Amino acid sequence: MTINSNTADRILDAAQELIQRRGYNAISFNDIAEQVGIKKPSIIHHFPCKAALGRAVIKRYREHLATKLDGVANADDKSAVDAFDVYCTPYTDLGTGSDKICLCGSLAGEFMALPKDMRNEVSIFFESHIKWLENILAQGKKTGEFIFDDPLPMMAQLILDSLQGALIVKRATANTHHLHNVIRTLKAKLNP
Amino acid sequence: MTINSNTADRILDAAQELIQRRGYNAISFNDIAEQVGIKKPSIIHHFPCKAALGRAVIKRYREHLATKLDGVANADDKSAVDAFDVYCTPYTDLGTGSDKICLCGSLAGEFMALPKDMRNEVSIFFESHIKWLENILAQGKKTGEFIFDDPLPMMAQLILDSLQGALIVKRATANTHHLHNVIRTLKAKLNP
DNA sequence: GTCTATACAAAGATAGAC
DNA sequence: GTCTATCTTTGTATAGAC
Repeated sequence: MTINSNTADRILDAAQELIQRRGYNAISFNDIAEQVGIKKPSIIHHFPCKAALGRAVIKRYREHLATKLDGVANADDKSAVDAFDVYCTPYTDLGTGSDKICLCGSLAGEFMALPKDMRNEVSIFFESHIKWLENILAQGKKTGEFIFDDPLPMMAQLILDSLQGALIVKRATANTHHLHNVIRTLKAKLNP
Repeated sequence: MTINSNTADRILDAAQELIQRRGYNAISFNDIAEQVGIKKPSIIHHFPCKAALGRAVIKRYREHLATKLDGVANADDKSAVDAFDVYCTPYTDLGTGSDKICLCGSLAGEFMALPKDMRNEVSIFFESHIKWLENILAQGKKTGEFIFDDPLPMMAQLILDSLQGALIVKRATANTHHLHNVIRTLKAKLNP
């Protein structure tokens, strides 16, 4: 994780980490300010209100991840299995020795208590992941790396749901190998 | 859903529904009181504090479901497939035309922002579900209803994670058939 | 068992000095 | 760009009348 010197970015960093750990509705400007080392009205100078900060956090998270995923999906020297491994990396990282979950998994858990424009950002996140997964699964099926009978959208959905669910359930059950296990099981389904 | 006349139960009903819809940290005594049709100090007469109410909600939810699941698991006239179908019913119900998710899925999403004794109740919920699923999978494998190579704990974990994840992701993506699709895909893994 | 009234802390947000 | 001070609302919780 890069440490940003710019204040706006440090606010985004702190807000993101706090949401992943505790959730949007459980954190306050004070929590964020404390972590950044500033006072809470300073946040308002960079982001007009809490919802705008929340929206910016999701947008940055989504776009950062999209760049990485699109890179590996379009790389000629990367196989579908490589791409799938890259996709799983953030889940493994979060699920191993961290009490954080996916930012959008956290926000989706309190979806109905979110401002409307934050909900939109979260929805875009999941929809783009589904599309990316369907594309990779199609690639892998064509190259023979993946062998399965289920329709692509079903398989993509199962992967996304189980990885998101794994992060959430894992934190409440304290199994160190939870994410590794789920990913191994998913891979067995992709190539029995 | 039974409508309770007893005030304490009506408070529990309202709290449960609000947590499933919006999350624990996004709701207040006022929200609950309004839904029940009383004033907020009346809640304190039945539950000493918010955490105690939260704990009671989880305990009731967990025990109610456990009774149902243990019943079908031990019934001689029910197959493993029957039991699995019963297990899936609440997920299908929540995922179809409702903006609610599993109570404990909601709470697990904000796990780190929960009082300690509420966390305990949530953990017990998931651990007992894993055990129940492992038992049913073992039964079904013995009768030949289920055919799969993965170790029982891995399969049980995948089922729990993907169902919980499906509820959460579904609400942010508005796919009416999301839960049906995931369950169908899981069943295909249990009997290819 | 439910209410009104109230205490007290913390929330999001604004005004204005530096 | 950051601060202190303040406003307003809302949160959990208590006291005490009915």
